[in-house]
Amino acid sequence: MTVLRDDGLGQQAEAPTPQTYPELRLALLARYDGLPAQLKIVAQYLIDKPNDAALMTIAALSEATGVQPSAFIRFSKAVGFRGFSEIQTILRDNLSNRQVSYAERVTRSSQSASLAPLERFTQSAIDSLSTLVESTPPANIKAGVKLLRRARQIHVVGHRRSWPVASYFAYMMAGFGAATHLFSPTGPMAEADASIVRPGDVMVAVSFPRYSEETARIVEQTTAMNVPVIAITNSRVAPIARQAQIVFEADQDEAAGFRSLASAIVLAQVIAVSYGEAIAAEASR
Amino acid sequence: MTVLRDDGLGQQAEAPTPQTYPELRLALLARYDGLPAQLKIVAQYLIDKPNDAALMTIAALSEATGVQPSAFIRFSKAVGFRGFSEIQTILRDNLSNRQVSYAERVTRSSQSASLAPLERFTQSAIDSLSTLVESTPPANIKAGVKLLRRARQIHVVGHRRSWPVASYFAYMMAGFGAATHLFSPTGPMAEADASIVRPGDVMVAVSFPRYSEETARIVEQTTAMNVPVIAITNSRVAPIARQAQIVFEADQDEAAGFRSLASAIVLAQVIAVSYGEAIAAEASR
DNA sequence: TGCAAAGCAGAATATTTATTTCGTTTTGAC
DNA sequence: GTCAAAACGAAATAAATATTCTGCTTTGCA
Repeated sequence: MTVLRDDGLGQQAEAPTPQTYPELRLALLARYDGLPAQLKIVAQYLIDKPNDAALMTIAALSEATGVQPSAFIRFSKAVGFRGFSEIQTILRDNLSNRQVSYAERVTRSSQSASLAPLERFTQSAIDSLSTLVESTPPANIKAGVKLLRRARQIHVVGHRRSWPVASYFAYMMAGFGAATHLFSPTGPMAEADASIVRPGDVMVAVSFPRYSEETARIVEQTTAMNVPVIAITNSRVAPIARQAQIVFEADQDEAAGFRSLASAIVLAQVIAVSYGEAIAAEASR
Repeated sequence: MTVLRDDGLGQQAEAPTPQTYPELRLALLARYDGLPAQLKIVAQYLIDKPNDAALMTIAALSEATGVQPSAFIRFSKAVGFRGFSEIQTILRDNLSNRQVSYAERVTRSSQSASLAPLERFTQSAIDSLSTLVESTPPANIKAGVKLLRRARQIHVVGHRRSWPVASYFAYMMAGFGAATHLFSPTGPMAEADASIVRPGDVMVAVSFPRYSEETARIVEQTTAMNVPVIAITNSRVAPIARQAQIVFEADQDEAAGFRSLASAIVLAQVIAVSYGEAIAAEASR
């Protein structure tokens, strides 16, 4: 019952305590910068995942955020409420009349002729991710990791649309401490780099339609040196797949002429992380 | 601990206790006719207004239906649960679009570190793609496209993990004929490039944790020049989001410490293609 | 109509969950 | 560096909510 001077005064100058979720969100964004560290974390969680927070207990939120329960109460009072329950009431009200679910949205808009790009590409990406799991045998990943671990140096190449995948893979591998070399994305320069490839290395080639000729040429050059190739592509019969020791398929079903890179990105991540785990497992032994 | 004979036997013959809302709904419909009066009312309420029931306390439900609290417990046991809380858990999971409850999820993922990376990351990516659709209002995309079309030149920046997204976006935009400039991914060089930004341009900034300071600095410099910023990030309170005119959220729930870029890639694609379609629509007019 | 079994309402209890308190640590100003 | 104010974490307490228990009422069957 003792009045918290600071909060009281601070609140006096502030806008009135929010009553709806949009108001709350704005209030949190406005006050975010002035909040102490722990309360910032709370605010961020409420802003980023209001629907999750609406359904969780303070204890669960505490575990999810690593912030103590008492901090949630401190936060609530700092923002002008009597306790966290009042905030949660607002979150729940918002949740009960929130926008339609993803599934509804897709089915609904698929009826109307012009399916929005967002729904189209998301659905397409989800489909191709499902396919990815089915079409990728664990043995393939194991074999790839084995090859990568033996490599003196790991070269990564990919052009145009494949470049994001290649650069992401190289970034992750480098993060795991692998000796990684990423070929430049600009075509004409690429071939010069091929001279740094040596026996004992491994080449990871990423290539999706329309297949880059540069990539194909680099793969040809390196296979001629008996450097094994790991291909990340969309088909067993893709140009680079023919010469590759290991082929990973990330088939994208095409949505309105544009294929999604989602499954290729996830595949690259899976391979890299599997490599990382293998390294870690060895180190701890 | 005394066994309730009737319920026990009845349940024995029944299908296993439902775990998801669709299962629960079917089970309730199947058993509805055989239920006593008060329990029928409970069942009807759960079938008609599952989302309301998910958020209410038993006391509130009691008032709303005119059924005593104890009847809700009897009901729950009659249908095979240990208490009403278990039913509410299912309702809440359904409301938040998740297959499993938050608690289960945490415990499960800590148990099954053995689940293969492929499944882990694919599932995580699919989850975040679903979230993407829900959290991205069409108006946001429209506003972004409008801004992009007005731009004299479109600058794209992104470092580290965000680089693949940035480069992919720039690649697609260039493909649509937009005047695109992609900032170099190497940090130190980046600031020099900022001098080519002019009023009338638009900055597209991609930034995910750990947030790059370079990106934040470039965004600060350009906002100081009144150049509007479109942010692709994981949170409204991310560093670059604060100064951005338009914020696109592509939050990835973390799988084993590694976040997937899948939703960010798809988001970048959606924005670019929406831009491309707008351009095409204008040209054909 | 009488009787046993099931259903029910209301109060008592157990459990969970939110909030407060308080000693310690950190931060920021001088 | 020193001090005061603020922030924090952990445990104690208070409040809420779910569940159980009891005796009463209804139902269904002979």
